[in-house]
Amino acid sequence: MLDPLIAKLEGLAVLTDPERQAITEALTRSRALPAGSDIAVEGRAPEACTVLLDGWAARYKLLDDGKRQITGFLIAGDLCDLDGLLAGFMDHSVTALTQVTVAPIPRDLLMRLMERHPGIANAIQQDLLSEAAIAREWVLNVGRRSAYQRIAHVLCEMALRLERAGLARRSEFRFPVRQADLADATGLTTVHVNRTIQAMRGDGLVTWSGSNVVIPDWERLQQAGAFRPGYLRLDRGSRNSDDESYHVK
Amino acid sequence: MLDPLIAKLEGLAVLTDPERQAITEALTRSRALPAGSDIAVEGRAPEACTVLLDGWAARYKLLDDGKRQITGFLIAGDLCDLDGLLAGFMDHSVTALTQVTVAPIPRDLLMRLMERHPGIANAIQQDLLSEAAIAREWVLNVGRRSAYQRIAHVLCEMALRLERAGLARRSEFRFPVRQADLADATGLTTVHVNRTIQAMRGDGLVTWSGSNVVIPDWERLQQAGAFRPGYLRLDRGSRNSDDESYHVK
DNA sequence: CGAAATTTTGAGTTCACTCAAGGATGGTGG
DNA sequence: CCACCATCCTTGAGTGAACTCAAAATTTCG
Repeated sequence: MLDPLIAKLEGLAVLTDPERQAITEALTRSRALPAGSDIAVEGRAPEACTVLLDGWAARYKLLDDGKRQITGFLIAGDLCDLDGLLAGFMDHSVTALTQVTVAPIPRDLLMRLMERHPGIANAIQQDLLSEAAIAREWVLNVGRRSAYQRIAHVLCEMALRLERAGLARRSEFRFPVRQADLADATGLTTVHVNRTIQAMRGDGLVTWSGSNVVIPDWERLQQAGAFRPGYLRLDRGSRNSDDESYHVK
Repeated sequence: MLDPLIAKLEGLAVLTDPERQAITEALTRSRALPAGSDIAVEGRAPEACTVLLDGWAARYKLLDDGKRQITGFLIAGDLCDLDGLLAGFMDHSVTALTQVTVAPIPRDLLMRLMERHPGIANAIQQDLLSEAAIAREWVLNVGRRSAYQRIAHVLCEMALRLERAGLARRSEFRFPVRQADLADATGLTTVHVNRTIQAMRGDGLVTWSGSNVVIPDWERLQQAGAFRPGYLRLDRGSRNSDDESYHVK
Protein backbone atom coordinates (compact mmCIF):
# COMPACT_ATOMS: atom_id res chain seq x y z
CA MET A 1 0.00 0.00 0.00
CA LEU A 2 2.69 2.44 -0.99
CA ASP A 3 0.17 4.42 -2.86
CA PRO A 4 -3.31 4.70 -1.44
CA LEU A 5 -4.07 7.31 -4.08
CA ILE A 6 -3.78 4.75 -6.86
CA ALA A 7 -5.98 2.35 -4.95
CA LYS A 8 -8.53 5.09 -4.50
CA LEU A 9 -8.58 6.20 -8.13
CA GLU A 10 -8.78 2.62 -9.34
CA GLY A 11 -11.93 2.29 -7.33
CA LEU A 12 -13.38 5.05 -9.49
CA ALA A 13 -12.03 4.38 -12.96
CA VAL A 14 -9.76 2.11 -14.94
CA LEU A 15 -6.12 3.16 -15.04
CA THR A 16 -3.45 2.02 -17.46
CA ASP A 17 0.06 1.07 -16.39
CA PRO A 18 1.58 4.35 -17.56
CA GLU A 19 -1.12 6.19 -15.68
CA ARG A 20 -0.38 4.34 -12.47
CA GLN A 21 3.26 5.08 -12.94
CA ALA A 22 2.65 8.75 -13.61
CA ILE A 23 0.75 8.98 -10.35
CA THR A 24 3.52 7.31 -8.43
CA GLU A 25 6.02 9.74 -9.90
CA ALA A 26 3.83 12.69 -8.98
CA LEU A 27 4.01 11.81 -5.31
CA THR A 28 7.56 12.64 -4.39
CA ARG A 29 7.75 14.79 -1.31
CA SER A 30 5.52 13.85 1.56
CA ARG A 31 5.37 15.40 5.00
CA ALA A 32 3.85 14.67 8.37
CA LEU A 33 1.49 17.06 10.13
CA PRO A 34 0.34 16.80 13.73
CA ALA A 35 -3.29 16.31 14.67
CA GLY A 36 -5.15 19.60 14.63
CA SER A 37 -3.24 21.10 11.71
CA ASP A 38 -5.26 22.80 9.04
CA ILE A 39 -4.53 21.14 5.71
CA ALA A 40 -6.63 23.63 3.77
CA VAL A 41 -8.37 26.81 4.81
CA GLU A 42 -11.71 28.19 3.71
CA GLY A 43 -11.36 31.14 1.37
CA ARG A 44 -7.83 30.35 0.29
CA ALA A 45 -6.75 29.15 -3.14
CA PRO A 46 -4.58 26.03 -2.87
CA GLU A 47 -1.54 25.98 -5.16
CA ALA A 48 -1.31 22.23 -4.98
CA CYS A 49 -3.64 19.34 -4.55
CA THR A 50 -2.95 17.78 -1.17
CA VAL A 51 -3.19 14.00 -1.10
CA LEU A 52 -3.82 12.35 2.25
CA LEU A 53 -1.47 9.38 2.43
CA ASP A 54 -1.99 8.38 6.04
CA GLY A 55 -4.17 9.33 8.96
CA TRP A 56 -7.62 10.86 9.20
CA ALA A 57 -8.85 14.33 8.27
CA ALA A 58 -12.18 16.13 8.05
CA ARG A 59 -13.78 18.79 5.91
CA TYR A 60 -15.51 21.38 8.05
CA LYS A 61 -17.20 24.76 8.08
CA LEU A 62 -17.46 27.16 11.01
CA LEU A 63 -20.20 29.55 12.06
CA ASP A 64 -19.43 32.91 13.60
CA ASP A 65 -20.60 31.73 17.00
CA GLY A 66 -18.01 28.97 16.93
CA LYS A 67 -20.28 26.09 15.96
CA ARG A 68 -18.56 23.64 13.67
CA GLN A 69 -20.02 21.27 11.12
CA ILE A 70 -17.94 18.49 9.65
CA THR A 71 -19.13 17.73 6.13
CA GLY A 72 -17.01 14.68 5.43
CA PHE A 73 -14.20 12.48 6.67
CA LEU A 74 -11.05 11.85 4.68
CA ILE A 75 -8.91 8.73 4.80
CA ALA A 76 -5.73 7.61 3.09
CA GLY A 77 -5.97 8.15 -0.65
CA ASP A 78 -8.42 11.02 -0.46
CA LEU A 79 -7.79 14.37 -2.13
CA CYS A 80 -8.12 17.12 0.42
CA ASP A 81 -8.48 20.23 -1.67
CA LEU A 82 -8.95 19.18 -5.26
CA ASP A 83 -12.19 21.11 -5.49
CA GLY A 84 -10.58 24.24 -4.12
CA LEU A 85 -7.75 23.89 -6.56
CA LEU A 86 -10.10 23.66 -9.52
CA ALA A 87 -12.55 26.28 -8.28
CA GLY A 88 -9.91 28.80 -7.30
CA PHE A 89 -10.76 28.87 -3.63
CA MET A 90 -11.83 26.60 -0.80
CA ASP A 91 -15.46 26.78 0.29
CA HIS A 92 -14.54 24.87 3.45
CA SER A 93 -11.52 23.95 5.54
CA VAL A 94 -9.79 20.62 6.05
CA THR A 95 -8.23 19.67 9.35
CA ALA A 96 -6.10 16.73 10.45
CA LEU A 97 -7.96 14.66 13.02
CA THR A 98 -4.91 12.52 13.73
CA GLN A 99 -1.31 12.88 12.80
CA VAL A 100 -1.31 12.68 9.03
CA THR A 101 1.05 12.23 6.11
CA VAL A 102 0.25 14.36 3.10
CA ALA A 103 1.82 14.86 -0.31
CA PRO A 104 1.28 17.84 -2.60
CA ILE A 105 0.68 17.50 -6.32
CA PRO A 106 1.48 20.92 -7.76
CA ARG A 107 -1.27 22.46 -9.79
CA ASP A 108 0.62 22.42 -13.08
CA LEU A 109 1.64 18.83 -12.68
CA LEU A 110 -1.91 17.78 -11.91
CA MET A 111 -3.18 19.60 -14.99
CA ARG A 112 -0.56 17.91 -17.13
CA LEU A 113 -1.48 14.51 -15.72
CA MET A 114 -5.12 15.08 -16.55
CA GLU A 115 -4.37 16.29 -20.06
CA ARG A 116 -2.08 13.43 -20.94
CA HIS A 117 -3.92 10.66 -19.18
CA PRO A 118 -7.64 10.47 -19.84
CA GLY A 119 -7.97 7.73 -17.25
CA ILE A 120 -6.64 10.04 -14.57
CA ALA A 121 -8.84 12.90 -15.72
CA ASN A 122 -11.82 10.60 -15.60
CA ALA A 123 -10.96 9.21 -12.18
CA ILE A 124 -10.59 12.71 -10.83
CA GLN A 125 -13.93 13.76 -12.20
CA GLN A 126 -15.52 10.65 -10.71
CA ASP A 127 -13.92 11.55 -7.41
CA LEU A 128 -15.50 15.00 -7.52
CA LEU A 129 -18.86 13.43 -8.28
CA SER A 130 -18.40 10.97 -5.45
CA GLU A 131 -17.59 13.72 -2.98
CA ALA A 132 -20.72 15.58 -4.00
CA ALA A 133 -22.84 12.45 -3.61
CA ILE A 134 -21.44 11.94 -0.12
CA ALA A 135 -22.24 15.53 0.82
CA ARG A 136 -25.83 15.08 -0.31
CA GLU A 137 -26.13 11.90 1.69
CA TRP A 138 -24.88 13.82 4.71
CA VAL A 139 -27.58 16.42 4.25
CA LEU A 140 -30.06 13.58 4.50
CA ASN A 141 -28.25 12.11 7.45
CA VAL A 142 -28.24 15.29 9.47
CA GLY A 143 -31.63 16.47 8.30
CA ARG A 144 -33.84 13.44 8.55
CA ARG A 145 -32.26 10.74 10.68
CA SER A 146 -32.32 10.29 14.46
CA ALA A 147 -29.17 10.60 16.52
CA TYR A 148 -28.93 6.82 16.74
CA GLN A 149 -29.30 6.45 12.99
CA ARG A 150 -26.84 9.22 12.20
CA ILE A 151 -24.03 7.65 14.17
CA ALA A 152 -24.75 4.19 12.81
CA HIS A 153 -24.78 5.66 9.33
CA VAL A 154 -21.42 7.33 9.72
CA LEU A 155 -19.97 4.06 10.99
CA CYS A 156 -21.36 2.20 7.99
CA GLU A 157 -19.98 4.72 5.54
CA MET A 158 -16.52 4.71 7.01
CA ALA A 159 -16.45 0.93 7.33
CA LEU A 160 -17.16 0.52 3.64
CA ARG A 161 -14.81 3.27 2.55
CA LEU A 162 -11.99 1.80 4.61
CA GLU A 163 -12.70 -1.61 3.19
CA ARG A 164 -12.76 -0.33 -0.37
CA ALA A 165 -9.48 1.46 0.20
CA GLY A 166 -7.97 -1.78 1.45
CA LEU A 167 -7.27 -0.23 4.83
CA ALA A 168 -9.44 -2.47 7.00
CA ARG A 169 -12.24 -4.97 7.06
CA ARG A 170 -15.69 -3.55 7.58
CA SER A 171 -16.15 -5.65 10.69
CA GLU A 172 -13.21 -4.19 12.55
CA PHE A 173 -11.28 -0.99 12.10
CA ARG A 174 -9.64 1.95 13.78
CA PHE A 175 -11.84 5.01 13.99
CA PRO A 176 -9.63 7.62 15.61
CA VAL A 177 -12.26 10.30 15.82
CA ARG A 178 -13.15 11.97 19.08
CA GLN A 179 -16.75 12.03 20.18
CA ALA A 180 -16.64 15.79 19.80
CA ASP A 181 -15.70 15.36 16.14
CA LEU A 182 -18.46 12.83 15.64
CA ALA A 183 -20.86 15.32 17.20
CA ASP A 184 -19.77 17.96 14.70
CA ALA A 185 -20.23 15.46 11.89
CA THR A 186 -23.72 14.47 12.93
CA GLY A 187 -25.04 17.83 14.07
CA LEU A 188 -25.34 16.67 17.67
CA THR A 189 -23.71 17.58 20.97
CA THR A 190 -20.84 15.66 22.51
CA VAL A 191 -22.97 14.63 25.44
CA HIS A 192 -25.69 13.23 23.26
CA VAL A 193 -23.23 11.41 21.04
CA ASN A 194 -21.79 9.80 24.13
CA ARG A 195 -25.18 8.65 25.37
CA THR A 196 -26.18 7.40 21.96
CA ILE A 197 -23.00 5.38 21.57
CA GLN A 198 -23.66 3.82 24.93
CA ALA A 199 -27.12 2.85 23.78
CA MET A 200 -25.60 1.28 20.67
CA ARG A 201 -23.15 -0.62 22.82
CA GLY A 202 -26.00 -1.79 25.00
CA ASP A 203 -27.81 -3.03 21.93
CA GLY A 204 -24.74 -4.95 20.86
CA LEU A 205 -24.39 -2.98 17.66
CA VAL A 206 -20.77 -2.04 18.17
CA THR A 207 -17.85 -2.61 20.43
CA TRP A 208 -16.05 0.67 20.65
CA SER A 209 -13.12 1.12 22.98
CA GLY A 210 -10.57 3.78 22.39
CA SER A 211 -10.45 4.15 18.66
CA ASN A 212 -11.12 0.49 17.92
CA VAL A 213 -14.48 -0.29 16.44
CA VAL A 214 -15.81 -3.81 16.05
CA ILE A 215 -19.06 -4.47 14.24
CA PRO A 216 -20.40 -7.89 15.17
CA ASP A 217 -23.40 -7.79 12.87
CA TRP A 218 -23.08 -5.71 9.75
CA GLU A 219 -26.65 -6.22 8.63
CA ARG A 220 -28.01 -4.98 11.89
CA LEU A 221 -25.85 -1.89 11.95
CA GLN A 222 -26.82 -1.10 8.40
CA GLN A 223 -30.49 -1.33 9.31
CA ALA A 224 -29.99 0.72 12.44
CA GLY A 225 -28.48 3.47 10.32
CA ALA A 226 -30.97 3.13 7.45
CA PHE A 227 -27.82 2.82 5.40
CA ARG A 228 -27.92 2.16 1.68
CA PRO A 229 -24.45 2.15 0.17
CA GLY A 230 -25.47 3.19 -3.33
CA TYR A 231 -24.12 6.69 -3.03
CA LEU A 232 -20.62 5.36 -2.39
CA ARG A 233 -20.46 3.79 -5.86
CA LEU A 234 -18.70 0.74 -4.55
CA ASP A 235 -19.14 -1.19 -7.76
CA ARG A 236 -17.51 1.40 -9.97
CA GLY A 237 -14.05 1.27 -11.42
CA SER A 238 -14.74 -1.44 -13.94
CA ARG A 239 -18.04 0.08 -15.05
CA ASN A 240 -18.68 3.69 -16.00
CA SER A 241 -15.02 4.27 -16.19
CA ASP A 242 -15.00 4.94 -19.88
CA ASP A 243 -17.51 5.77 -22.52
CA GLU A 244 -18.13 2.25 -23.65
CA SER A 245 -20.19 1.22 -20.72
CA TYR A 246 -22.74 3.83 -21.64
CA HIS A 247 -23.36 2.40 -25.05
CA VAL A 248 -24.41 -1.00 -23.85
CA LYS A 249 -27.77 -1.78 -25.30
CA MET B 1 -33.76 35.29 -21.57
CA LEU B 2 -34.24 32.71 -24.24
CA ASP B 3 -31.44 30.76 -22.81
CA PRO B 4 -31.04 30.70 -19.07
CA LEU B 5 -28.44 27.97 -19.49
CA ILE B 6 -26.05 30.34 -21.21
CA ALA B 7 -26.60 32.93 -18.51
CA LYS B 8 -25.89 30.32 -15.90
CA LEU B 9 -22.71 28.99 -17.50
CA GLU B 10 -21.43 32.50 -18.09
CA GLY B 11 -21.70 33.04 -14.39
CA LEU B 12 -19.21 30.23 -13.97
CA ALA B 13 -16.77 30.66 -16.83
CA VAL B 14 -16.00 32.73 -19.89
CA LEU B 15 -17.67 31.54 -23.08
CA THR B 16 -16.77 32.45 -26.64
CA ASP B 17 -19.32 33.33 -29.27
CA PRO B 18 -19.13 29.94 -30.98
CA GLU B 19 -19.57 28.32 -27.61
CA ARG B 20 -22.69 30.30 -26.86
CA GLN B 21 -24.03 29.42 -30.25
CA ALA B 22 -23.27 25.74 -29.82
CA ILE B 23 -25.25 25.76 -26.59
CA THR B 24 -28.20 27.44 -28.24
CA GLU B 25 -28.17 24.84 -30.97
CA ALA B 26 -28.03 22.03 -28.44
CA LEU B 27 -31.32 23.13 -26.93
CA THR B 28 -33.84 22.23 -29.56
CA ARG B 29 -36.73 20.25 -28.20
CA SER B 30 -38.15 21.43 -24.91
CA ARG B 31 -41.16 20.09 -23.11
CA ALA B 32 -43.39 21.05 -20.21
CA LEU B 33 -43.89 18.86 -17.17
CA PRO B 34 -46.51 19.35 -14.47
CA ALA B 35 -45.61 19.99 -10.85
CA GLY B 36 -44.83 16.78 -9.05
CA SER B 37 -43.20 15.05 -12.02
CA ASP B 38 -39.95 13.29 -11.42
CA ILE B 39 -37.30 14.74 -13.70
CA ALA B 40 -34.69 12.21 -12.64
CA VAL B 41 -34.90 9.17 -10.43
CA GLU B 42 -32.39 7.82 -7.93
CA GLY B 43 -30.62 4.72 -9.17
CA ARG B 44 -31.29 5.34 -12.84
CA ALA B 45 -28.74 6.33 -15.47
CA PRO B 46 -29.89 9.38 -17.42
CA GLU B 47 -29.33 9.18 -21.17
CA ALA B 48 -29.46 12.92 -21.52
CA CYS B 49 -28.63 15.93 -19.41
CA THR B 50 -31.88 17.66 -18.52
CA VAL B 51 -31.71 21.44 -18.49
CA LEU B 52 -34.29 23.29 -16.45
CA LEU B 53 -35.46 26.18 -18.61
CA ASP B 54 -38.35 27.42 -16.52
CA GLY B 55 -39.96 26.70 -13.16
CA TRP B 56 -38.59 25.29 -9.92
CA ALA B 57 -37.29 21.83 -9.08
CA ALA B 58 -35.60 20.12 -6.15
CA ARG B 59 -33.05 17.40 -5.59
CA TYR B 60 -34.19 14.98 -2.91
CA LYS B 61 -33.56 11.68 -1.23
CA LEU B 62 -36.08 9.44 0.50
CA LEU B 63 -35.80 7.20 3.53
CA ASP B 64 -37.63 3.91 3.77
CA ASP B 65 -40.03 5.31 6.32
CA GLY B 66 -41.10 7.98 3.85
CA LYS B 67 -39.10 10.87 5.24
CA ARG B 68 -37.80 13.15 2.50
CA GLN B 69 -34.77 15.41 2.48
CA ILE B 70 -34.36 18.04 -0.20
CA THR B 71 -30.67 18.65 -0.84
CA GLY B 72 -30.96 21.58 -3.19
CA PHE B 73 -33.30 23.75 -5.21
CA LEU B 74 -33.02 24.16 -8.96
CA ILE B 75 -34.02 27.22 -10.97
CA ALA B 76 -33.98 28.13 -14.64
CA GLY B 77 -30.60 27.39 -16.16
CA ASP B 78 -29.69 24.63 -13.75
CA LEU B 79 -28.64 21.17 -14.89
CA CYS B 80 -30.83 18.57 -13.25
CA ASP B 81 -28.92 15.36 -13.75
CA LEU B 82 -25.51 16.23 -15.08
CA ASP B 83 -23.84 14.41 -12.23
CA GLY B 84 -25.91 11.30 -12.82
CA LEU B 85 -25.06 11.40 -16.48
CA LEU B 86 -21.35 11.56 -15.82
CA ALA B 87 -21.38 9.11 -12.93
CA GLY B 88 -23.57 6.56 -14.67
CA PHE B 89 -26.42 6.71 -12.17
CA MET B 90 -28.32 9.17 -10.04
CA ASP B 91 -27.56 9.17 -6.32
CA HIS B 92 -30.71 11.22 -5.75
CA SER B 93 -33.96 12.15 -7.49
CA VAL B 94 -35.10 15.45 -8.96
CA THR B 95 -38.72 16.54 -8.82
CA ALA B 96 -40.59 19.45 -10.34
CA LEU B 97 -41.92 21.72 -7.61
CA THR B 98 -43.90 23.79 -10.09
CA GLN B 99 -44.80 23.26 -13.68
CA VAL B 100 -41.46 23.26 -15.47
CA THR B 101 -40.00 23.46 -18.93
CA VAL B 102 -37.03 21.20 -19.52
CA ALA B 103 -34.79 20.45 -22.47
CA PRO B 104 -32.62 17.37 -22.91
CA ILE B 105 -29.04 17.50 -24.14
CA PRO B 106 -28.28 13.99 -25.33
CA ARG B 107 -25.25 12.42 -23.77
CA ASP B 108 -23.24 12.19 -26.97
CA LEU B 109 -23.95 15.76 -27.90
CA LEU B 110 -22.93 16.97 -24.48
CA MET B 111 -19.68 15.03 -24.69
CA ARG B 112 -18.97 16.51 -28.09
CA LEU B 113 -19.67 20.01 -26.82
CA MET B 114 -17.24 19.51 -23.98
CA GLU B 115 -14.54 18.08 -26.22
CA ARG B 116 -14.74 20.81 -28.82
CA HIS B 117 -15.33 23.74 -26.53
CA PRO B 118 -12.98 24.03 -23.58
CA GLY B 119 -15.02 26.91 -22.24
CA ILE B 120 -18.08 24.72 -22.01
CA ALA B 121 -16.13 21.88 -20.45
CA ASN B 122 -14.75 24.30 -17.91
CA ALA B 123 -18.11 25.84 -17.13
CA ILE B 124 -19.61 22.42 -16.60
CA GLN B 125 -16.85 21.41 -14.26
CA GLN B 126 -17.31 24.65 -12.34
CA ASP B 127 -21.00 23.89 -12.13
CA LEU B 128 -20.30 20.50 -10.60
CA LEU B 129 -17.97 22.13 -8.09
CA SER B 130 -20.59 24.73 -7.30
CA GLU B 131 -23.27 22.09 -6.69
CA ALA B 132 -20.94 20.29 -4.32
CA ALA B 133 -20.19 23.50 -2.44
CA ILE B 134 -23.90 24.16 -2.05
CA ALA B 135 -24.47 20.65 -0.72
CA ARG B 136 -21.76 21.16 1.89
CA GLU B 137 -23.28 24.46 2.93
CA TRP B 138 -26.59 22.67 3.35
CA VAL B 139 -24.99 20.12 5.65
CA LEU B 140 -23.96 23.06 7.80
CA ASN B 141 -27.38 24.63 7.51
CA VAL B 142 -29.26 21.56 8.60
CA GLY B 143 -26.66 20.42 11.11
CA ARG B 144 -25.76 23.53 13.02
CA ARG B 145 -28.28 26.30 12.49
CA SER B 146 -31.56 26.95 14.31
CA ALA B 147 -34.88 26.64 12.51
CA TYR B 148 -35.06 30.42 12.20
CA GLN B 149 -31.59 30.61 10.74
CA ARG B 150 -32.13 27.73 8.36
CA ILE B 151 -35.13 29.30 6.71
CA ALA B 152 -33.49 32.70 6.52
CA HIS B 153 -30.44 31.06 4.99
CA VAL B 154 -32.43 29.30 2.29
CA LEU B 155 -34.13 32.58 1.44
CA CYS B 156 -30.77 34.32 1.14
CA GLU B 157 -29.34 31.63 -1.09
CA MET B 158 -32.27 31.60 -3.44
CA ALA B 159 -32.47 35.39 -3.56
CA LEU B 160 -28.86 35.62 -4.69
CA ARG B 161 -29.09 32.75 -7.12
CA LEU B 162 -32.19 34.22 -8.73
CA GLU B 163 -30.49 37.57 -8.95
CA ARG B 164 -27.38 36.11 -10.50
CA ALA B 165 -29.47 34.26 -13.02
CA GLY B 166 -31.18 37.50 -13.94
CA LEU B 167 -34.55 36.10 -12.88
CA ALA B 168 -35.37 38.53 -10.08
CA ARG B 169 -34.01 41.10 -7.69
CA ARG B 170 -32.89 39.86 -4.34
CA SER B 171 -35.35 42.13 -2.59
CA GLU B 172 -38.43 40.67 -4.22
CA PHE B 173 -39.03 37.39 -5.97
CA ARG B 174 -41.39 34.49 -6.47
CA PHE B 175 -40.65 31.52 -4.26
CA PRO B 176 -43.19 28.91 -5.31
CA VAL B 177 -42.22 26.36 -2.72
CA ARG B 178 -44.74 24.89 -0.31
CA GLN B 179 -44.00 25.01 3.37
CA ALA B 180 -43.85 21.22 3.29
CA ASP B 181 -41.04 21.45 0.73
CA LEU B 182 -39.24 24.02 2.77
CA ALA B 183 -39.55 21.70 5.74
CA ASP B 184 -37.94 18.90 3.76
CA ALA B 185 -35.17 21.27 2.71
CA THR B 186 -34.40 22.42 6.22
CA GLY B 187 -34.88 19.17 8.10
CA LEU B 188 -37.88 20.52 10.01
CA THR B 189 -41.59 19.71 10.15
CA THR B 190 -44.23 21.64 8.26
CA VAL B 191 -45.79 22.88 11.45
CA HIS B 192 -42.54 24.23 12.76
CA VAL B 193 -41.69 25.87 9.46
CA ASN B 194 -45.04 27.59 9.55
CA ARG B 195 -44.51 28.92 13.06
CA THR B 196 -40.99 30.01 12.28
CA ILE B 197 -42.07 31.91 9.18
CA GLN B 198 -44.66 33.66 11.26
CA ALA B 199 -41.99 34.69 13.71
CA MET B 200 -39.92 36.05 10.83
CA ARG B 201 -42.91 37.98 9.58
CA GLY B 202 -43.45 39.36 13.04
CA ASP B 203 -39.84 40.49 13.12
CA GLY B 204 -40.31 42.24 9.79
CA LEU B 205 -37.70 40.10 8.12
CA VAL B 206 -39.89 39.06 5.19
CA THR B 207 -43.24 39.67 3.64
CA TRP B 208 -44.40 36.34 2.35
CA SER B 209 -47.83 35.89 0.91
CA GLY B 210 -48.59 33.12 -1.49
CA SER B 211 -45.37 32.57 -3.33
CA ASN B 212 -44.30 36.21 -3.30
CA VAL B 213 -41.38 37.03 -1.07
CA VAL B 214 -40.29 40.55 -0.27
CA ILE B 215 -37.16 41.22 1.71
CA PRO B 216 -37.24 44.74 3.14
CA ASP B 217 -33.79 44.62 4.72
CA TRP B 218 -31.27 42.36 3.07
CA GLU B 219 -28.59 42.94 5.66
CA ARG B 220 -30.86 41.94 8.46
CA LEU B 221 -32.03 38.77 6.75
CA GLN B 222 -28.46 37.84 5.99
CA GLN B 223 -27.52 38.23 9.63
CA ALA B 224 -30.58 36.33 10.78
CA GLY B 225 -29.50 33.42 8.61
CA ALA B 226 -25.79 33.67 9.42
CA PHE B 227 -25.47 33.78 5.66
CA ARG B 228 -22.13 34.24 3.97
CA PRO B 229 -22.42 34.05 0.21
CA GLY B 230 -18.88 32.87 -0.48
CA TYR B 231 -19.88 29.33 -1.35
CA LEU B 232 -22.07 30.58 -4.20
CA ARG B 233 -19.04 31.96 -6.07
CA LEU B 234 -20.92 35.02 -7.18
CA ASP B 235 -17.82 36.80 -8.39
CA ARG B 236 -16.70 34.02 -10.71
CA GLY B 237 -17.08 33.93 -14.44
CA SER B 238 -14.43 36.46 -15.21
CA ARG B 239 -11.91 34.98 -12.81
CA ASN B 240 -10.90 31.33 -12.49
CA SER B 241 -12.48 30.62 -15.77
CA ASP B 242 -9.28 29.64 -17.45
CA ASP B 243 -5.80 28.73 -16.45
CA GLU B 244 -4.36 32.17 -16.70
CA SER B 245 -5.92 33.54 -13.60
CA TYR B 246 -4.04 30.99 -11.58
CA HIS B 247 -0.68 32.19 -12.72
CA VAL B 248 -1.03 35.69 -11.44
CA LYS B 249 1.94 36.50 -9.29
C1' DC C 1 -68.99 26.94 -6.59
C1' DG C 2 -67.01 23.13 -4.39
C1' DA C 3 -63.28 19.79 -3.60
C1' DA C 4 -58.55 19.38 -2.72
C1' DA C 5 -54.46 21.20 -1.24
C1' DT C 6 -52.18 24.15 1.78
C1' DT C 7 -51.65 27.02 5.73
C1' DT C 8 -52.63 27.97 10.43
C1' DT C 9 -53.73 27.11 15.30
C1' DG C 10 -53.87 24.35 19.72
C1' DA C 11 -52.20 21.26 23.21
C1' DG C 12 -49.23 17.89 24.87
C1' DT C 13 -44.77 15.33 24.25
C1' DT C 14 -40.03 14.06 23.35
C1' DC C 15 -35.58 14.04 21.69
C1' DA C 16 -31.76 16.37 22.11
C1' DC C 17 -29.61 20.34 24.58
C1' DT C 18 -27.30 22.93 28.53
C1' DC C 19 -24.69 23.29 32.46
C1' DA C 20 -21.91 21.12 35.68
C1' DA C 21 -19.04 17.84 37.74
C1' DG C 22 -16.71 13.35 38.25
C1' DG C 23 -13.83 9.55 36.00
C1' DA C 24 -10.75 7.61 32.82
C1' DT C 25 -6.94 7.75 29.69
C1' DG C 26 -2.67 8.83 27.73
C1' DG C 27 1.40 11.49 27.16
C1' DT C 28 5.42 13.88 29.38
C1' DG C 29 8.97 15.05 32.33
C1' DG C 30 11.32 14.41 36.55
C1' DC D 1 8.94 4.13 36.29
C1' DC D 2 5.79 6.84 38.36
C1' DA D 3 3.42 11.34 39.16
C1' DC D 4 1.16 14.81 37.07
C1' DC D 5 -1.43 17.27 33.75
C1' DA D 6 -4.31 17.76 29.83
C1' DT D 7 -7.62 15.82 27.13
C1' DC D 8 -11.38 13.11 26.58
C1' DC D 9 -15.21 10.35 28.15
C1' DT D 10 -19.05 9.66 31.24
C1' DT D 11 -22.86 10.73 34.32
C1' DG D 12 -26.67 13.64 36.47
C1' DA D 13 -30.38 16.82 36.54
C1' DG D 14 -33.12 20.22 34.53
C1' DT D 15 -34.55 22.71 30.19
C1' DG D 16 -36.08 23.83 25.70
C1' DA D 17 -36.53 23.71 20.70
C1' DA D 18 -38.77 21.19 17.68
C1' DC D 19 -42.05 17.27 17.21
C1' DT D 20 -46.71 14.79 17.05
C1' DC D 21 -51.42 14.54 16.53
C1' DA D 22 -55.54 16.70 15.41
C1' DA D 23 -58.58 19.97 13.67
C1' DA D 24 -59.92 24.49 11.78
C1' DA D 25 -59.21 28.19 8.48
C1' DT D 26 -57.75 29.61 4.18
C1' DT D 27 -56.30 29.44 -0.54
C1' DT D 28 -56.09 27.35 -5.06
C1' DC D 29 -57.94 25.62 -8.95
C1' DG D 30 -60.97 22.86 -11.91
